[in-house]
Amino acid sequence: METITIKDIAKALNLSTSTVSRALRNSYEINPETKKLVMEYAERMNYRPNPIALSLKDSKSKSIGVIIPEIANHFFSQLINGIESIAYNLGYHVVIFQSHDSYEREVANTNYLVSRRVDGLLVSLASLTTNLVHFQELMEKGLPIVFLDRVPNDIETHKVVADNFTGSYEATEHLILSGRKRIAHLTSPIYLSITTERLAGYKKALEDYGIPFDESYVKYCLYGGKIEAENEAAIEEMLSLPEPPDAIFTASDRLTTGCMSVFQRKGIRVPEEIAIVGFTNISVANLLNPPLTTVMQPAMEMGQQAVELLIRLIEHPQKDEKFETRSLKTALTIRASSVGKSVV
Amino acid sequence: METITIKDIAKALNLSTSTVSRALRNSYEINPETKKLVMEYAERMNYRPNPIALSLKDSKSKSIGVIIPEIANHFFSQLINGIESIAYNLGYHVVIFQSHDSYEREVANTNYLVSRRVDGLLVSLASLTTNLVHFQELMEKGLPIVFLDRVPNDIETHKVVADNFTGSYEATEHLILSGRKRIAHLTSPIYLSITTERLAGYKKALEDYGIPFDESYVKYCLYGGKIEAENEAAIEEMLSLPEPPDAIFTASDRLTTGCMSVFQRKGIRVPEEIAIVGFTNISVANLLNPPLTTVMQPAMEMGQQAVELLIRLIEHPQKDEKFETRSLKTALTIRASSVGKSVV
DNA sequence: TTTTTTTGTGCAATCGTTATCGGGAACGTT
DNA sequence: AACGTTCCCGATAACGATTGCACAAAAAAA
Repeated sequence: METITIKDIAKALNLSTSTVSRALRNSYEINPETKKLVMEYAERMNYRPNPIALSLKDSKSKSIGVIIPEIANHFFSQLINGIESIAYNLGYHVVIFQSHDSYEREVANTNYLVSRRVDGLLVSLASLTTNLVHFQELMEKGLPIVFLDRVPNDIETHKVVADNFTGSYEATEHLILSGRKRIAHLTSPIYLSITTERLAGYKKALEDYGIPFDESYVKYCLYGGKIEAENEAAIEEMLSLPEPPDAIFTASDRLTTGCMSVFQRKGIRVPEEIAIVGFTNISVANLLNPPLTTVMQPAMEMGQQAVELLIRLIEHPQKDEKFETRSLKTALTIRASSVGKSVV
Repeated sequence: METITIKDIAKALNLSTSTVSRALRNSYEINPETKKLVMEYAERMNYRPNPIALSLKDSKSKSIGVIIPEIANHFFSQLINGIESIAYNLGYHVVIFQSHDSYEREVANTNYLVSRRVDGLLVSLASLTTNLVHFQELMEKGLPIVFLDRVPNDIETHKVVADNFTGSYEATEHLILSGRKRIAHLTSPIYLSITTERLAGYKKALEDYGIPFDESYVKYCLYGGKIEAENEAAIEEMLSLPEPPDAIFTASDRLTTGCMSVFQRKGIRVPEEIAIVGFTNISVANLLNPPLTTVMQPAMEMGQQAVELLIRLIEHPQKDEKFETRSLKTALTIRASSVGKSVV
């Protein structure tokens, strides 16, 4: 893997490396003829500056790190597409890491990305992360970080989230207006911002329509690893309560599909016996059996806005004193899984 | 972003940088006491070697580049998970880039990854790539490359693929044995290896069961961009042939869901009017309406094997003269979308 | 003609790390 | 006493690119 360097050009043209460097950057102090000579030679030899050498010199890399729980998930892969589309146009590269919802891997990825001199970080927290010092230390050292979707409460920086409260409220309200009385909520671990926000929207809707909140209808589920079976067991347990729910509002892709699997396996008819609304970005929601009512998050746009904020932070470090939290509207799409009255 | 360097340690401990460097690498020529001193100080100050400096020095990065068409796709995201799981254990980092099925972006990503000194490349070709010189040049310069899934014919290196021929044969055979006579095949662009292999399996099955091959039942579809609508139009066109197919065998996630969308929109009953089998890794195949018969590729395992081959190539450059092409078994899972005789 | 300015180029330091070379001290061997 | 080993450690040169400074030659001003 020999690549051509500035030194090779200098030698070939009988110039010094500094002259070559300046010629390539089109500096005013270089003779136009020399410039032309250098540029043409560089072009011909397909010279590309070594970004590693530049990173070492400047402690900059023109790249941003993204840490997300997992990529095999519609929401997050759309998020990445949004991030990449903008970053690419602004000349930044995107380096993606998965935390797999593990705190340790989140920390390891963070350290690695920092040592690789990324210019900034885009983070959606792992569901098991409660300790945030690894991010706080970096921010104190001046590394720009923008959080998105799963954001921490006690770190002051830009954040981009979906309007989880309203999304959740609308989903719950829709179930109520469809005649459901016992609405369960299957959600993510309690530490996450998305969990509390969605729970609040759910509670508020119940309250507004005079339905008492029942803790036994709420289940916080873990992510990652071999938890799927456990979650499905929890679902089945809830279904065998003395007064089983007649509707279920799930907070993620995985939980939604897990639920539907349970329903299918146990022959529970949807929406006749139970309605379901998912807070999910599954792309094939309309092809499911039955077509699934969803609260969709504007994932692509969230990614775009977050990366814009981050790059602003990177390129104008001092200017930004005010941090903003952008909350983007979700979209409730009503399909067959939640319509029609419960038969119970 | 000031980080502690070997120089800082040297200054603090009144040693030279070389001594510190050697002490940290536990060299035999350093006094155990000095070693201890250095190591403890480094530990206390949370010293981490700068990987950029190392990359610059060694032209190595302990990282491998992955270029795939897109990540918002079950097959490819599973592939990545397989790659990461192995790479992580072997001390390599994984840098992911999407070609979005564009030749230009594939080339751009390749160049960037190379300039970033990745130690090797894992590639699944963009569907519009016909010119392979950007890979050939790199291989001549000694950069290890392993292809997977969408592999080139005329490059000699390790390759990992699914057994597309057999997978396709079994899918077609299954449709034939279920009583289908006019089996259409919706597939990827003709340049791709997966396309020709699957087509061959499809043809062989038809031949073995005495069904004449009809070119008008085969449609090569483009990927990427705003092609979806165009593909769906092609599907509708095929459905309005004088003798429309009574079964359809689709070659990818996108084409499969596109088909099912058309069926749903036009109220075509599956499997009564038409059967469908997808060559796809959609995770919710069993939740679709109707549950979808699929040929699943062992995506995770393909990723694992490919990265193993690549790292072997990286770490033992001379030893490998024989290149192998591993072909992994697919799994046909029969569900409702393809059972029951056609009513026609 | 002499002095000053401008123009074009090279030198050397820098970023963090390691490999190469070499050297001093302490010890053992003739 | 003279020499060779062994043990520790330091100075230096890379890796590729940029940049402040120096400096020569040429051009302009005196």
